[in-house]
Amino acid sequence: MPELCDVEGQRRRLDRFAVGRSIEGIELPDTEIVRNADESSLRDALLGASFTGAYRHGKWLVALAESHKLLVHFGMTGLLVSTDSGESLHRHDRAVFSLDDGQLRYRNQRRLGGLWLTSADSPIEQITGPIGPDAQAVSKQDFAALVSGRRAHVKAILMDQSAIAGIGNLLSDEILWRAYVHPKVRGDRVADHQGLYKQMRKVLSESARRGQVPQAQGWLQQVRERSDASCPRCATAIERAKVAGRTACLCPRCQPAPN
DNA sequence: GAGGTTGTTTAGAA
DNA sequence: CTTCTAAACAACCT
Repeated sequence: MPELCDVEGQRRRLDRFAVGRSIEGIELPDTEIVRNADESSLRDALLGASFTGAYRHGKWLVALAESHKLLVHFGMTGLLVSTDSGESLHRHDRAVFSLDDGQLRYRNQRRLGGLWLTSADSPIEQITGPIGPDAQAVSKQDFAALVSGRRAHVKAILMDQSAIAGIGNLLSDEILWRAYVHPKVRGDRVADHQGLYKQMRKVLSESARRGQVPQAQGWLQQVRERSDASCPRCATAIERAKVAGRTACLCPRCQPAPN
């Protein structure tokens, strides 16, 4: 669930099903899922209040509720689900907010991520730690300066949440593949940051619109899972490489390795 | 059983 | 200071 595009889909769900509704009940089938408060202080803070808005910063979703806000991180397997009030609990439902109409549930199989309660006026960095500007809000100039000013692998830079927020393993692979840049190219050796920036914008806006990395024609994601994957553009066999601690997926012909 | 997974954090090394 | 690595977290899957 968890890159910029997925979180954007979750934001829209929260906006559609919870914003404008009052919180009438809170149940925590997994009390540990709220990382910085217990069940009773969560109730004290939120019961009777209404969700007034929601925004996304990188992979973080921020739900505003009058004097407080709830920071939501999805880890690898989190999502929000809207249900009718009577619906039975799913095995991985970790938090249930009963609204004046229906319920909003935070579901998360692996329990990476979680919920954080904070006051409306405190900066989210207090919870998130150092976080760069949202990837969809980075200017071309800032992007060029950021990439060219570092010697780390370009994929590592794209995934560095303290530099640019929102891009993870799949999106970075997709962006680099489209820009014809090998993930192990050093930031300061990226020849065409304009092109890289342009592909980043394109991948982010298209995937955010879909609420996920599209499993569609012309996307690397379409072939990613297959062990016999071949490049959707040139049919060369897809390679896998360890970069920044993750498995990168790339086309050795479109994305020639640096020296 | 082994090794893999769209996430972050920490410690330690180079 | 920057960068990289491994491990931990947790619950699955192949």
